[in-house]
Parts: sequence; structure tokens; C-alpha cells
Amino acid sequence: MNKAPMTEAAAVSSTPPETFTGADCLPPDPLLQSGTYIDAETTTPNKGNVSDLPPATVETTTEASVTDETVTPLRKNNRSVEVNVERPSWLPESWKLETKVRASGATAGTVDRYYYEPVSGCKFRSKNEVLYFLETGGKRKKGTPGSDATPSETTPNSKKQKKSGSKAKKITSFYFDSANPPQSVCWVQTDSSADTWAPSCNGSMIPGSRKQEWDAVFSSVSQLRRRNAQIFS
DNA sequence: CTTTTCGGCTG
DNA sequence: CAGCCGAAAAG
Repeated sequence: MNKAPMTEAAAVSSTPPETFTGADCLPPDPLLQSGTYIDAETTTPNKGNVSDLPPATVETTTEASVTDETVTPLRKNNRSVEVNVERPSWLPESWKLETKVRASGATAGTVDRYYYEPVSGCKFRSKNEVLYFLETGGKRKKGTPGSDATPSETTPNSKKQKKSGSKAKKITSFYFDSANPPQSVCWVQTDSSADTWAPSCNGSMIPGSRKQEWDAVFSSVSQLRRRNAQIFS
């Protein structure tokens, strides 16, 4: 992915020249605190730029800004890759969305969505994967492929390692919405007899869709708390 | 091996 | 019908 033919798309997230060989999808610093997020700036809308444009450019505006709208930066492949599509509301602002249209096969014409995490540049194929990542800073990984490795008798490994399953990297990274770190959350019960709780941040209610992330983080934190409590006792 | 693309299941 | 995810195909 981050190989040679990187296009301007990469410029947005300013992917570092490092090689993310799929080995690490971790942010450079998992210990980053809320608010200390090292972001590649959130699409600075060049407001009062110091380097203003020449004053002569009053309304010499050519047909440049008129025709282009809705953009459609196609790629070389017959598979179109549109970038500026409407973003799902559950997706954190800083993530990159990519929409691909299948070019061939029985399912041609189908639109697939892909999501890119801005810091690590990891790719996700579904909302579930993204949420999973938001919860447990790790990607879903394939379990032991066949659990084979050395079926030969020469490896009588009857040892069972620690119960820690070695699944994915269990790094307890806490990602969440890096672009919007709240300082306090107030959970309010919206229904008296039901388990309907909604997060409220600084007085503003979180929309239902976005709530998923909050729920994810909440459960994650809860588990950590519980874990720590056990250790403490 | 990794990454990309499609098939086909499921809700 | 849309979303997901496994897995084949491609590099």
C-alpha cells in the first residue's frame, strides 16, 4: 500500500515514509493522552492566510471553480476510486473513506467501502472492523491457520502456553476519536425502566449513530477498570 | 508472503 | 438490497 505509487491522496494524511508492513497498525505513541493527539491537522481550511493571494485576483475567476463539483478522481484501473463521498456519521472525522466500485465478476457494480485510519494508515473493510479497532486498538486477525505449522511428530509440543491466547496484539491502546477528545462525559438515562443510556458531552447530546463509539469505549474502559480492581485486591 | 478483488452469505 | 467477511487471485 504505502509503496511507491502514492498519489496525492496520501498527502492528505501525510503518511510518514515508514513502511507499515501490516505488522503494526499502532499509532506511533499509544500513550498519547486526550488532547495530545498528533494529528496531521484537520484539513486546515486556509482561513486568514498570511500569504494572501494577489489582490488582482478579484473576480478573474475562470471557469475553474464552476464546473468541478462532486469531484470524481478516477484511478488508472477500471475500478473507480472515489474519495469525496458522503461520510457515514459513525466514522470519526479524521478517517479517510474510500469507495470502490467493482469492475468485473458476478457482483460487478457493487460498491465497497473502505476506511483508513489516519495515523497508522490501516485499512478497514467494514464498519464493524472500524468499531472493533476503536474498542480494542487492534485489528481483527486471522486465527491460527489450520493450527498446523508442524504436523510432523518431530514437534511434540504438548505445552500449552499461557492462557493468553496470542490472538491479535492485545495492546490496550485507547484510540477513540482522536480529533474530538472530550474531557468529561455524562451518561444520562433516557428511559426509566429500560437500559437506555445516552452519552452527553458538555451538555450536548451525542447522536445515536455516533453513540456506538462511545459505547465501545465505555465498555472497554469498564473492563479495564474491573481488571485493575481485581489486581488491586 | 501481502494486498486487492470478487463471491456469496446473512440480516 | 446493503453490509460483511472469507477466500481466491494477483503482485
